[in-house]
Amino acid sequence: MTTSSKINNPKELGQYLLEERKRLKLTQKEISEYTDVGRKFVLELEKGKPTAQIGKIFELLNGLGLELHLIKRGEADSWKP
Amino acid sequence: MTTSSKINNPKELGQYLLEERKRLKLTQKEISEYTDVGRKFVLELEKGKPTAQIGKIFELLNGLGLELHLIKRGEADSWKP
DNA sequence: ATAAAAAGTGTCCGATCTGGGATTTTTTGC
DNA sequence: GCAAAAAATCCCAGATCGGACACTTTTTAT
Repeated sequence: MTTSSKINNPKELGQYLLEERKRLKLTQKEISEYTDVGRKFVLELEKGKPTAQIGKIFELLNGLGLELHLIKRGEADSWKP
Repeated sequence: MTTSSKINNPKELGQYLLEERKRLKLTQKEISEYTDVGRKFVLELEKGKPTAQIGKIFELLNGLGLELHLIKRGEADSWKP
């Protein structure tokens, strides 16, 4: 199964990442050890930190098995390969 | 026609944003005036700056009419301890 | 072809903030 | 009750971002 979620702001990003981590039954510590980020970063990102750096976010997305897609407004169904 | 772009890292993000800005025939200055970011930020982001902050990136995406989607494929827990 | 305008790039300054590590406190779960 | 997880604090070297200015390249117009 493949799911897509539209993320509008840092707050929603954090909430989604938290939910996804829970689904995978991982702790912040496990995530931060597998990916190259600190536990504090995971903590703050999940809380919606707007100043988190994009490079670190990509590392975390990879660790969680998530892909980032950009879709032009009005073409929200276009991510399908 | 629908358009989807998978973005894997800051470099690809910058390249895509540059291309989209060109499609819209906007200048860096115009973008930075409509959104709440500086011209230098636009410049550096388009060059692939990995330390750009996510909150500002969301502002830019809105300005360009782009949506950010997170897509999950499978159950990416193969590495789970 | 030439000149002018626009776009892009780079650098300086400064207030503010990052993110990792370590430690401590609070919450959660069994 | 107890241990693990999560959250909250410090410290601090280093980086961000915006604004301003100077310079170069590209585009546009005559």
